[in-house]
Amino acid sequence: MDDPTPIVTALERAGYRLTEPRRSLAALIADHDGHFTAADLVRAAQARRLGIGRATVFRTLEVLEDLGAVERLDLPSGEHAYVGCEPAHHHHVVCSRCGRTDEIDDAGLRAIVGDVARRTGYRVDDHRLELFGLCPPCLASDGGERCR
Amino acid sequence: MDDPTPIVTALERAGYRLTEPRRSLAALIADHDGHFTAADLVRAAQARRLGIGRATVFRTLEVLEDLGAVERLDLPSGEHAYVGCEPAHHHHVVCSRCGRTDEIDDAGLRAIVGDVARRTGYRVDDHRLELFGLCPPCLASDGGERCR
DNA sequence: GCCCTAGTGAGACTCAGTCTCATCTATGGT
DNA sequence: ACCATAGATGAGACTGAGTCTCACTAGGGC
Repeated sequence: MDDPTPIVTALERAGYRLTEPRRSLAALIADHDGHFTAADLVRAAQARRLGIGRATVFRTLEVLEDLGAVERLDLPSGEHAYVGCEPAHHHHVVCSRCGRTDEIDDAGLRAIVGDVARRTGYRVDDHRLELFGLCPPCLASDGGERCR
Repeated sequence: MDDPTPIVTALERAGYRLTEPRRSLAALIADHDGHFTAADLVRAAQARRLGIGRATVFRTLEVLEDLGAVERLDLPSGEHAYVGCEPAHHHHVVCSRCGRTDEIDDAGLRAIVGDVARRTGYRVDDHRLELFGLCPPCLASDGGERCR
């Protein structure tokens, strides 16, 4: 937990100050394997007595999202969650049981976007694709039953 | 505004009561061509002195979403918006200037989903695709400049 | 028309996210 | 090493979305 996380590196490279709260949050995020909400981070920070304010958590998440070091997911429940990730453009598969997420590449989506643009006349500037389901471990422990 | 909207029909078919507030909301929704938020509906209802409570707006939207008569979008801004739409499974292109939305079909997405499932081992149960850009009219009035 | 129950409005409540402002601190210049 | 300063922070007030409760109302089957 002392080696610089990719998040710290990204902040540094973009010219942001490497403050104590940011380092701590980077470490907390690195600890999460699945997605997490802003409230999760606030709680985790409180639990470890890091003395980080709510405002700082939100501000830091905003910065990290701009840098592409973190991506916001809109869960089907309506909640906003985040995942730490690579800055390259991509999408996520989200396990609706354990919250684990995996990155997937554009996988032919570019072609679909182009096709839609041609048929509707829109100029498509941005898109979002999110897949929800069960990850392999949850599938296994589940005996393959339908979840929920 | 007196002919039964598809929304009223959907409510009726599903065995919900056709109350005055629901009829009014159906009419308000039918009046919207683009997306709208719950707050928009509340404001519109107040403006027309319909006497519909906030709770009723949220409850009705929830019912309509269950019926598939309305779909929730997660705008890039983080806002939750709704669009009236056909119950069949589909996705939307959203104009980020005027809010107009058009429906698009699965357009090869099914193949992508299958592919991702095969490569990641997830069982994918659900997915969401949203495209954002400029609709043809906004594009035209814009001279093709980059928006935002 | 009556009755039962689904539906409703008012308003309290919760919780996410934003904003302000006084204070602190990371960093670049010396 | 020290300083100046702009960027960052924490506390807590504030806003606005969405939920919940509860007493009351009205839709629709009889």
